[in-house]
Amino acid sequence: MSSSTFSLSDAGAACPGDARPCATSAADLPTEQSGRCSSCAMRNICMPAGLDAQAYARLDEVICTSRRVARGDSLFRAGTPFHSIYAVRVGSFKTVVAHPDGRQQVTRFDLAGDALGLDGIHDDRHTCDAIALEDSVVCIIPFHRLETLCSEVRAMQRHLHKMMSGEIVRESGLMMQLGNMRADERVAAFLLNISQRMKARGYSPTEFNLRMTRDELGSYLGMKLETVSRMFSRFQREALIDARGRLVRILDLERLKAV
Amino acid sequence: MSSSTFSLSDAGAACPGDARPCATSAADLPTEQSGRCSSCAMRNICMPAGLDAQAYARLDEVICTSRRVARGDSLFRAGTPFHSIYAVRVGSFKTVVAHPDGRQQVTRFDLAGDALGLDGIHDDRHTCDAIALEDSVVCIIPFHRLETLCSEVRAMQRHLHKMMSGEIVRESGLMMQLGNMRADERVAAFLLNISQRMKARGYSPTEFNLRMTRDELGSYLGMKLETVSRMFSRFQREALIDARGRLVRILDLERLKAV
DNA sequence: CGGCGCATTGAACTTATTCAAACGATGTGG
DNA sequence: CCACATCGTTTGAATAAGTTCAATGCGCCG
Repeated sequence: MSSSTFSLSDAGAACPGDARPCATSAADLPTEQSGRCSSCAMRNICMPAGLDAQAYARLDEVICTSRRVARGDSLFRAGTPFHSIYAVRVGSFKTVVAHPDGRQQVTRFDLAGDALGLDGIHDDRHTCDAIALEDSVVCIIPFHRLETLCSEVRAMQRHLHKMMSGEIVRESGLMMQLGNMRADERVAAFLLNISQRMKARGYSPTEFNLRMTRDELGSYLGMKLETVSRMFSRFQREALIDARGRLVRILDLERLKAV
Repeated sequence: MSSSTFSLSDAGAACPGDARPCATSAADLPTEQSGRCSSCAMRNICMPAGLDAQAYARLDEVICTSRRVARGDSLFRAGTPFHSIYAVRVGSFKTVVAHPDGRQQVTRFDLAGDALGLDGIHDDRHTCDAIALEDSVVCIIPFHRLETLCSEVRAMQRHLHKMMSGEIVRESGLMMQLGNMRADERVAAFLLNISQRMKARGYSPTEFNLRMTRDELGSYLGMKLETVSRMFSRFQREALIDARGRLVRILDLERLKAV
């Protein structure tokens, strides 16, 4: 259930070399110059430890643009051609897969530092929608250029593979939740997962603001929004959490782990 | 829900060059020389189209051993060090992830031509058990050597990435099933998936022998074995299938698709 | 033949869903 | 500034879906 990811740069930093080679697809516009991965606040979340200066320089050449996505807008949609993967720099996203009959399921919630779009590699088109849960900024990583970089820098190749494998592991953990756990266990596991990810990002692991609705959360956890709400209410009654709407404070981490 | 995979060779073909560099982990013993990917019956399942002769030659250097796994034995276990990925040449496997509390869930069923072990890349140890459902043979693909090959042959790099991405897509499809579908829909989707995979392998898409128990199938589909059994009985009653134990004949593909 | 593992079926029970109503926050227009 | 509409959330009661428990059946191997 770890959340390995990619790249990116400090949101404020300006891009020093405007003449750097920087092709990106029209669909990714509007774009802007991004800062450097080497100085990015999310570096420790996205990148492997021990990348040397030269590797960072190469990486900065590949990831040269970023894009703003307003709350509710999509970063990409299922069926559209795949060109790039994305790293969340600011904000958060949900990804949604749709069934032909109209049903749909949230399969991910991504925070700053997480990578999106790996599903698109398989047959050169995205298989899901990525929707911003709040006004967000992503780094754009043209995939064919990343592949070139990976064939030249072994540490980057390693990292990409670990990232994709990590996604496979993450999803099989989710399948375990959906297939085996009761509603209360799933909600508890979700809260613990968010807690851990917030902690990894330097935020409080016991107090955070969920960006998704109960409906979106229910979709992710394979239950109805009413059930999610009841579980929150129950945890509140049992003094495991203090939830006021989307603001959650974890009161008893240990008992929450004990399901 | 496609099932992309890797490599391998005809089970019968002998390895011509015994002096070829062929390091493999002790855990992978007992091994034997494998044949060539270039002449493998599963080639079209595992490999990208249009790989040239030189690429196949390189691949044959990487995949030089195979291993027999008796029914019920494990190919690898959760927690053991990761060195290689595997391609099923003969037989079939289930993979099982275990929860600390003892519960476990089947997350995959692999047929000949499918690749196993990609989960282990993430942190250099396997995260699940792979158990043979019948006496089987796998090709062993030392991962660090595959990575080297991928950095040199662009088509192989492409293929590895597509394979991993395909696994991510496959799993999100599963999540959709587990999160959104009713028991009857899941069983129907499973039968259709097997049907399609049998067809891709040149077998009858309407008549096949399931290698797993109702319990294993229930675990995979997030329901109890009794529920699986009831769904089979119901489909039988409605003349969608003709099932005698594990032998399944699909009578009405269209109505089965209609859930 | 007897025993074992797996599968099927029924009936009672548990869990989550559905439907419905009401509440609270937020934002808009009068 | 208040009234009102909207959107998301909470809660209750009835219903449906799947589970649990238990009994029986079937096929295979020793």
